[in-house]
Amino acid sequence: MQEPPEAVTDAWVRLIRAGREVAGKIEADLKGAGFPSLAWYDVLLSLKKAPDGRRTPREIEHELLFEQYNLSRLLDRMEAEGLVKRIPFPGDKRRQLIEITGEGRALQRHMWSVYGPAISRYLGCRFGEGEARQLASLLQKLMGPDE
Amino acid sequence: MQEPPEAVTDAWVRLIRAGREVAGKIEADLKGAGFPSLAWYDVLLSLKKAPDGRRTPREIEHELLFEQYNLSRLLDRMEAEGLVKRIPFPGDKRRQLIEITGEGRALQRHMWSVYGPAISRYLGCRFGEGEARQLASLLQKLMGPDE
DNA sequence: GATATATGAATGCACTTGCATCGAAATGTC
DNA sequence: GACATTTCGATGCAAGTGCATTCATATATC
Repeated sequence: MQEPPEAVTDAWVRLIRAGREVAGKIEADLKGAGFPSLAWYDVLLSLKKAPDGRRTPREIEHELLFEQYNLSRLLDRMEAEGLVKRIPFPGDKRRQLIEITGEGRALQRHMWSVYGPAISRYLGCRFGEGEARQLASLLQKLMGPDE
Repeated sequence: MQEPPEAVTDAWVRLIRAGREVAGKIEADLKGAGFPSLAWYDVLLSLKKAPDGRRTPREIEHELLFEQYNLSRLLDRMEAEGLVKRIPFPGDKRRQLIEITGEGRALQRHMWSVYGPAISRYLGCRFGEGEARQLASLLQKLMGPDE
């Protein structure tokens, strides 16, 4: 493995910077509206999309690329707010299921009313659907296991 | 501001996920080689590129999108390791200049010997220069002030 | 030129994250 | 079926981050 071409390094630097910049703006909008961070939203949405609103912590970790211990503690906080519930996993006492509550679903909806428009403002306004699809498909190539 | 088109939301989600995934792999390579995180590298490179290897904290903050207090403390740590030096800013006693040391330059070079190949492995292998340029130019549209 | 305002950097405190490890339960091996 | 190994989730502790505020100096206003 050798020197990457300049164009590749450049794309990488911009990927990180653009992500940080846009995420910063969106997080600021959410916080400004009195909402928790994107991480909370991501967990709520992940659960909401699941059958019965339930998922195992592992599934959430892998989908959202969280560390096990971070998710464990994030779920502590969310459970304390009544947004999710930990329930036993049938047939395996080590595991558990996380279930979204009514409050959790409501918070997800309310957050989307700020988050959706923020996406429009910071991304939607800046390129058309064709460009969006193109970007998504280029980014897709970066994901998944190596080789 | 209304509902963003699905293609836009999709691009946004992938932007964050791909960035996190690739950054995670690269950080793991650096750590595995006994090096500090990308944030340290970014500061070192930023200084190295500057005339005389000097930059004000503000300049670094804006370039790298760091919070003022985070950079202040990161510089504490880097200074403690002998990688940078804080020197007085001529004509303004509030301000300061951060100067990279010989050790700092050496560390940047050594880190690049791991970082560069990691970029090749996780990005370079996955698309050609044309695609890289295309990605960079799409991402460019997301950066900078709104409107 | 005295007073108010603004700017650059640091810091106390609470919260979050990373790391290593733990304990409990499941699985694999003999 | 006893014992080692693996998997799941939690946690103590150290390190990093966010927030609000601080201190010091510079600039603007009158």
